Amino acid sequence: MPVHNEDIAVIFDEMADLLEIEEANPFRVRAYRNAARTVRGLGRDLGDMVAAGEDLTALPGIGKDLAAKIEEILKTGSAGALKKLHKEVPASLEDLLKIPGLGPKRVRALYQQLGIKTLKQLEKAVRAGTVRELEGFGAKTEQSIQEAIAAHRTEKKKRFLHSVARQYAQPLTEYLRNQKGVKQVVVAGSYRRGKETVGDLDILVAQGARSDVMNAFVDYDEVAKVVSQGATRSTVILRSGLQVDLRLVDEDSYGAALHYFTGSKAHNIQIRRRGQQRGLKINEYGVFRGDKRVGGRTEDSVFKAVGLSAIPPELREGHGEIEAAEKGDLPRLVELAELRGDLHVHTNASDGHASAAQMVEAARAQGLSYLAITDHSRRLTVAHGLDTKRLRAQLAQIDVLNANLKGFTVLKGIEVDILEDGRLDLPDEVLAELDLVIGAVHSHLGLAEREQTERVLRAMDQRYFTMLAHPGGRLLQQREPCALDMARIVEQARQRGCFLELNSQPQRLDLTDVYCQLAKAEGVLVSINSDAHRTEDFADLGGGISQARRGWLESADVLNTRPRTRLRKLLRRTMG
DNA sequence: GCCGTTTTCGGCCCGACTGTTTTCAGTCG
Repeated sequence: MPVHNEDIAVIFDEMADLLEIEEANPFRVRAYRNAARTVRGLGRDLGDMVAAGEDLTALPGIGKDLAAKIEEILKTGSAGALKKLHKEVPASLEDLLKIPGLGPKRVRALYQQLGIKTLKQLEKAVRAGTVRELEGFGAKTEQSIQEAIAAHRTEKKKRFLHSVARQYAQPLTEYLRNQKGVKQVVVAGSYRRGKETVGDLDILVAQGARSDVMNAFVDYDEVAKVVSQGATRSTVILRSGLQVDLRLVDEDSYGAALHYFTGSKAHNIQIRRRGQQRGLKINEYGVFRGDKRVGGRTEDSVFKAVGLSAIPPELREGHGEIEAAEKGDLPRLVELAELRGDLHVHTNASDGHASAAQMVEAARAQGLSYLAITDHSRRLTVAHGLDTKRLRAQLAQIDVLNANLKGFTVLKGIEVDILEDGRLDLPDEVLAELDLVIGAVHSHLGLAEREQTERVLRAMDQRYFTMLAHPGGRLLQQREPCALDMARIVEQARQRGCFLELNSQPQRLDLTDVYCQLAKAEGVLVSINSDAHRTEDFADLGGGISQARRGWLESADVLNTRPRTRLRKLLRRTMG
């Protein structure tokens, strides 16, 4: 069985948990967590890197010891050090750590003094009232543990699609903005970094003088529960289950607080360490040399204090953005306004809800100057997919449409099913009449990695194949991505000169950031498409842009930032 | 366990809130 980066990260995280319960050196624990993060965020497969004889200690946070452990895990699937830890600390204690309010110290106390190893045993002890007898525990702690177990049982802490979180964030920020004394309100955290899902909302409020905004916040009528409330920081749970943290700062600290609250944690740690090396202390109130404030009113001033140009929020994952900023190598990230067209659009000929003319009108309203009509092919009967005859009828309609359009072009395309054996669902003679052919996997999603990869590679090898739609096939929170060797797919795209889609549907956002970077490194152009089925779906392109930015893409890395003539040339090259 | 503009030892990001305390530990972000 191949060992994936994620498998290695999981082992390192597990070791960190167990070491923490053992009260190991906290910095050693941190080293394992850092390593897990590094491994997880790596664009390339560690197995490939080792096979290529690369030096893993060049990776941040990976030294001689961890490099050896990675090689051991790649070879054997596990780590001897983890097995050794399991002999000392029961693995089931990790489950206890997942209960909010229970950290390593308390879990250790529960285990050592009450012999509690499992959630079930903990629940029993809590009911019996024995937990409150322990030093450092009390009746209130006991009760909150009981509630936390119940919550843990019924629902896993759920993450929200960015697009869903926005529906809660917008009215709440509007409400806060209307409070007296409030100067600025912004949603920071992973939301601001444009992640595809968010676990909570981190809202930053800057006040002029003293304001009563904290009370207003906990009184907001969608608040189901106040988790904590202080003078500068409060946490609530909304009725939807979404957790919201509010941080209140003075205007002087706004930039520092915004930077701190935007994260990511890994990025913040690196920035603070950098500050430290320069004799600076950086916290959410500002940048300080001794007692003297030397920055923090704006976010840029924080970066400036540590000798860096401003880093866009989408890049702040601790994946090399600081090194890039240091060398002046930060990408100029692609922006929504740079998109000239959309190359994946459905109409009511298949499973869309509007006519081609209506979709064109909506695209124009978004400021686009071309779109490709790409309905489904016949194999997808549930979507009323087109056969050769119906496709040709549509092509004639598009000719009529184009004849009546000025300054806008409708391209002829299809989202053709990639059949199980890698053939395309329509014959070459009709595909040859199109401007572009988007291939997509809609069936047999569960094939093993080797088969799935070969299938897609065969499809990409077909004479008329322009672009691979939603390559991973994932549906966020519903369906895992297909098992696919993306490195080979990207390589094939490079050789064939074809393109990869970044599908902007909020539940797809596929390519992921990591594969955007891979495509960019290989010189494969990415097309940011809406996959619109309704006129309002063009608004989803904003989410695609966020994802592309998180993948370090610049305008030049994106196919549909090209003007029409240039685009046509690129498409023709692929269509042989 | 990692790392180096105090470089092979001695550091390692920083602060808020809660509960159980009466000055702080634990947890969280």
